[in-house]
Amino acid sequence: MEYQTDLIILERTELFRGVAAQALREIHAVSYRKRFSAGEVIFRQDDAAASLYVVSVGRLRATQTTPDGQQIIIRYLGPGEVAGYTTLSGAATHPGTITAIDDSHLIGWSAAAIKQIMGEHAAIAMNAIMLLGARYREMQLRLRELSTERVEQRIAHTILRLTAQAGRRTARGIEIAFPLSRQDLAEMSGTTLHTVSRTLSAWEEEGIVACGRRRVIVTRLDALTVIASATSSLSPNRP
Amino acid sequence: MEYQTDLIILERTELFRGVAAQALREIHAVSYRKRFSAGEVIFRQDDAAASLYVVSVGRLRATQTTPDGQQIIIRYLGPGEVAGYTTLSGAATHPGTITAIDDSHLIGWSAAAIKQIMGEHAAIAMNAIMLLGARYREMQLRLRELSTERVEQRIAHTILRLTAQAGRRTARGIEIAFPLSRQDLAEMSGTTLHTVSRTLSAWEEEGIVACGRRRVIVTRLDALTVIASATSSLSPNRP
DNA sequence: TCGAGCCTTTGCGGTAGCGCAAAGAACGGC
DNA sequence: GCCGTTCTTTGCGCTACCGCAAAGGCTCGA
Repeated sequence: MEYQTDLIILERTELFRGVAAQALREIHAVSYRKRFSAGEVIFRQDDAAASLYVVSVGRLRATQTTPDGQQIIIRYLGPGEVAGYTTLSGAATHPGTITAIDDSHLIGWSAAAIKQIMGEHAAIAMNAIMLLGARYREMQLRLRELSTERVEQRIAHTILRLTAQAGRRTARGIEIAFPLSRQDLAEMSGTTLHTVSRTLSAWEEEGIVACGRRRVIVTRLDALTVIASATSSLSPNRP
Repeated sequence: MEYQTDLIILERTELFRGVAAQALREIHAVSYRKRFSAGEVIFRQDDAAASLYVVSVGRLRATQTTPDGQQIIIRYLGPGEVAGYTTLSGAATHPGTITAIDDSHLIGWSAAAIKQIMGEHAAIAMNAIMLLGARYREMQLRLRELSTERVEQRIAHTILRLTAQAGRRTARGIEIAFPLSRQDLAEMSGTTLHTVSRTLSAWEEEGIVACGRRRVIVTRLDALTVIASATSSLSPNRP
């Protein structure tokens, strides 16, 4: 049962796209399975990079912490996504911490196994390049947002990205499919939980979102898009 | 002459590290050479990704521009560095603009050529993974800085990074080896040229830097390091 | 069912850093 | 050597956003 599920996940994972079924079974054969409960840590920042996982079930959060304890969220990882790219790219230690935020099942390989697999299958190395390229580009975008946009736009962009990545259609709108506190949103948008709370309250007033405790539902995606890409309305000297 | 120089550059480039001399000559054989004057554009944002360059001589700047014209600097590229990684990673268009800021000589390949080269040399694909991994990690770091640090620290970090990447020892200290305006520093640190100017003036007062028109020299690296990593002195309730 | 923890909301200053403006200063071309 | 252009400096007000504080609400476990 799990065997079947895992194979389907691997088939669809960006990293193994285009790999023949037989090869995929071999790759699966050298993997191991590991379960983590919500809250458990998969990798800790600065730990040696010794393994790589693909999420089968559940959800993970990648964070980075400053020496003085401030934290930012790098990304969330859902089924099919790769945790521990560092192990691919040869860095000695993990740049951040990865935590399970739901009970999660991961499919893992040792660094040596992954290295061998990539040596044998050029397509996988190519997929890794595409994967890292995409993440790099996403980071460029976020950096640009953080540099040039005001808080409200940044929060809007963050929520839009999350709905695209983990949105679930419901009767009331698109719901982000995992628990997401105001603090979490703040750590993704480069602001504080207070500001996020105020902003969401305002949006709820306007009927753009509906939200509860660690729960966000977007009811008017169009309105949020407008906010996200609003040419900063504060410059009065604009045509 | 140029042939020799180029081969030496290719040998040392992160992308071709560990490739046999003979193979490198073949790779060089299918490359072309292109010169750009200071100010010329190599790739324009959203253009199709059709080629990849390694810098032989000169310096490039990678920027990204928002729809409303605001710009940020993603990175500077010196000799041996790779411009146009998008062509490696299969995205259709360039995420940003690359401009020559000095007269520059580039060694280039078409997308097809690079694809073939990577297919034939697994080591190069592996190098590409490491290269993208490193850039991804650098972006994570910058994102964290931008999210958690105040302007002064961010400017300090930016300058430290630039001295590491393109610092030149001089009698007065470490000089950043290319013209760098206040505006440029602002676009790398997520602030305005005014704030950069004020900050540099203050540092000059304290003898930490010496700077002129589009020129920055760090005279007291240690002091700058302290500023960069100062635990935000504004929280009064810290042990 | 109750209580202890989280999470969230909201009010109220305070301030870091922005935006504007205007005056230098350093090039570089002619 | 002169002049236009580009870059830099500095003053001054303003405001978006933070930081603190305190008061609700949800949950979940006992």
